[in-house]
Amino acid sequence: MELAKNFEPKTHEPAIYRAWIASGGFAPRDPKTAHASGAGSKGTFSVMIPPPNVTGVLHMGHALNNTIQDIVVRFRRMDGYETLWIPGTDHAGIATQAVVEKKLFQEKKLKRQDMGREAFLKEVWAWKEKYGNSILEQLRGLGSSCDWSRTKFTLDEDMSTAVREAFVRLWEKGLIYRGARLVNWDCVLTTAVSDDEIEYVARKGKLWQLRYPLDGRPGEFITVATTRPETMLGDTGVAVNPADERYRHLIGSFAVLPFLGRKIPIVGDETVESGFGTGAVKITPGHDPADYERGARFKLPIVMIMEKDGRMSAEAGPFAGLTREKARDAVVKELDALGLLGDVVDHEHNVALSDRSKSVIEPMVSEQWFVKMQPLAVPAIEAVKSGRLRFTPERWTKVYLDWLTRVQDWCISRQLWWGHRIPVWYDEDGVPVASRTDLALGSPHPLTKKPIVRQDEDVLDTWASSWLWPFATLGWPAKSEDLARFYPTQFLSTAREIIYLWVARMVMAGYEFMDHLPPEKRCPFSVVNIHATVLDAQGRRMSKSLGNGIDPLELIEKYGADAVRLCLVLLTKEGQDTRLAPDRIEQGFRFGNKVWNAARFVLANLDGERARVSSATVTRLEDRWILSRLERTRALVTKAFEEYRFNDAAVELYRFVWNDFCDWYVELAKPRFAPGDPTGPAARGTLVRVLGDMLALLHPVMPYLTEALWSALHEAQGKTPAAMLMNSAWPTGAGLAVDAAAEADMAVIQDLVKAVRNVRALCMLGERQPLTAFIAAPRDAERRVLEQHAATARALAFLERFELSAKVERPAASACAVAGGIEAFVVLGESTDLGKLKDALQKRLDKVEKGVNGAKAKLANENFVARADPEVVAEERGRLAELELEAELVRRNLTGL
RNA sequence: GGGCGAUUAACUCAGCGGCUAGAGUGCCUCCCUUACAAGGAGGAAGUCGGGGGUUCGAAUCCCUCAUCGCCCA
Repeated sequence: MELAKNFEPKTHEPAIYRAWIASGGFAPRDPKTAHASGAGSKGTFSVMIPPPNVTGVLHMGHALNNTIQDIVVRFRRMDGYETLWIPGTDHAGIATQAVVEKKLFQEKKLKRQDMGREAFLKEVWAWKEKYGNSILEQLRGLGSSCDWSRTKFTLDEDMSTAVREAFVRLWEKGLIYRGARLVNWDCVLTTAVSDDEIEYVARKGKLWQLRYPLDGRPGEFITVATTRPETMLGDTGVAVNPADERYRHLIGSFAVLPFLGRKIPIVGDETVESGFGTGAVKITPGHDPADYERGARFKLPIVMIMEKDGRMSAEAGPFAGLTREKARDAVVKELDALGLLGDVVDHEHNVALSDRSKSVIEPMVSEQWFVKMQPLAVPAIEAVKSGRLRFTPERWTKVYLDWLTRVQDWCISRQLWWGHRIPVWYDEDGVPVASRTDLALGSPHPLTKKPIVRQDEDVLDTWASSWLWPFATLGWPAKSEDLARFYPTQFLSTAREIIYLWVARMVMAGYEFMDHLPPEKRCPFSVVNIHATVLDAQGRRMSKSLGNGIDPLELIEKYGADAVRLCLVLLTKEGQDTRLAPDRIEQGFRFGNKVWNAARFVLANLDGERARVSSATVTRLEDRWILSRLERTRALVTKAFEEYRFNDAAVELYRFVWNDFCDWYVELAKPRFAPGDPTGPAARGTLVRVLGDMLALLHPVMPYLTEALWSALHEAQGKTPAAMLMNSAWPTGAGLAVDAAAEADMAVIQDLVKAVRNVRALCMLGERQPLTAFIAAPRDAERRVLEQHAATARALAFLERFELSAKVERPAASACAVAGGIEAFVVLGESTDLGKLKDALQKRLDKVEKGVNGAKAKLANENFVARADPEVVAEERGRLAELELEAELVRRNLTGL
């Protein structure tokens, strides 16, 4: 088959992806056959995808994260592990419900309450079926080698069984409780949200001073400062620092709340900052987290002045019914009218916003279900301390531990419909009970035996299902074969902002629920990779609201998946944020083209031969050299992949392919294809060997391109590959060895060739104009190399005549190039302009002399000679000698010109 | 308020105790040589954010300041 001139991703990718699926390579083999064939001999290697939100579309973070996972999985698969990568999505309670609610309202002017729970859920499922799989399709386009037959959704029946099992177990252990607590209330979505679903935004506001009359002291006031004057309606106390001289005498007395006439105590509390505002603060236990704590300490009553939708309640007296915003204006205005408003100053402070609705979070006391986290956190902390769980980059460990050591109880109930309904039922007295199976209305309560009258209305937080992901996807609570084979997993790659939301909770869940395993096998993964954040060109996070996201799908469409994958890996050093420079994407694309064409060259010159290379046939320097470079690269890349250093692996591969193989080896191979050249077969054999291994090494990063070339390579040799590249073995380096002598000799030639090319360019000689050169190589070793490989050097430097000796008198009308200890005199025409050459030599001289001086100074330093590693000193001496020789040669030639 | 990270060529990034500090892009000169012009050859370009310190030796380790960014409260 003739290969097209360029790789066309669009024409290859879909077919290759289908072939991969058909090959069965995405799924682990049946354990019986796998065992029989000896495959998977290194054991299993499993990875769980961080389930994207069903409402999501692929963004750069997904693209990078899934590229990383696919590299790991493909590498391990080729390396002999039985791999499993489970894909799936989560139901994203609030996000999904909000999307569908919005759509229903826009299209039909319907609210979910109008439809009822069942009808609404039907709508959500319909929406999910229609749009919810698009992100999985997009992951396929990226080349992800997930086992699609095991795709999971957090609301699937088996996943729901797992969620219930977990809930009931925690319930039975007494780790779940219902309590009135201050929660973050989203007044738009009318649900509690967890701490993690909040973002803080700095906003310019005001600091209002309010004057409260003192009880029994007409004409006296205590002035408090607040950023939220409307909450004064819920005040049940005033606090001052007991050390504060200004107020100490007031502690124990009462203030009278304007409008409502409530007598509220003035208490002394060390946590009050005397320097803030007036030094006196109001206490609103019903609507502020700090005040909630404070109120509890002083046993102050809680007054709820707001309804669930953010309007003022009856407790707000004359302001009842107003929205929060209007109530603020009204309160301020009325206080002013009463002469109770003090100074008002500008004040910037952080406001809590709901991630989903972007509305201001209202701290509110309400009844919610909680999980006690403390006992669950203990083993999760231990997992890291014992080294069973490792973060890469390592610094994220601290973030994980900080959260776990200060962990708060987890509010798991959400006032939503879309999600796992809380499996708690109540009897007529309101006594709750959790159950694995649904309890029918009217059936007897398992404990009280009174009839069940209702199920809890709320659903669980989405994370209460995704924290079970590593084992629920494998069939838990059933004791499945998959669970036994693939749990625990080996690798998790995710974003930093999810470390506590998800990673920490999965670890807790692993220790809590995988209790059929010994403790050292319960941690759900051994390595957590926290990937980089891809920023926009200005260094901002890409976000929907900013509209500054670069769409990976467009990039894949334009450049192909391989190019995007390579680019992302080249761009992101492990965990280090990067700005995505759009022009940089092309680098991946160009590299793919380079590989494609290098392969095309090899195939075109195979001549139908079943070329094979063995150490016996390799005698030529360039063959030994490239095979040595290949072995070095193979070892480095393998190690880098094993250690999850993707960027290092990609850079090394890029360098090898382009700078060693294409720039030098391919050029050296060309003349050997002349008819009758006896070295032709060895060249072909070497090319085939290097190309084959190169494709394999590149495959985890650029799966499509390498797969296409793999089959073309076999076809050109008239062979059928034993397997697709995806399912082939990782190169072992069999028959290869690092050949230091070949690399050193080749370096002599490369330096000489570069020196001659430099002269050509500086003297404006054409690139292909045949030249005569006299080479002086006074040192035996170098001269011998050049003698033996004169043809090689001549070919690369395009020299017609090549005279080599130990000493050469500079011919008239010649230019000179210096390469280390070698001089090359290039014969010129009479009229050649030597100006640039002179400048270049001068510059070179300056640089070399600087090096000489530096080395001399170092060696003159007694401390250096005495204290530095003897090897370093010896190296420095050798370096000085080299530099001095070069300086001498350059100086001589500069004066001679 | 607490923590983390960044600051190296015009741009995007490597290098993290010892080679003359690198790559890609961009820029300049030359070349359509049958793998690739999506290419080749050559070149210019950096007091490694500032200031201290440790060391025989610092872009690299420590302290400090500045600027930018992220996370948490």
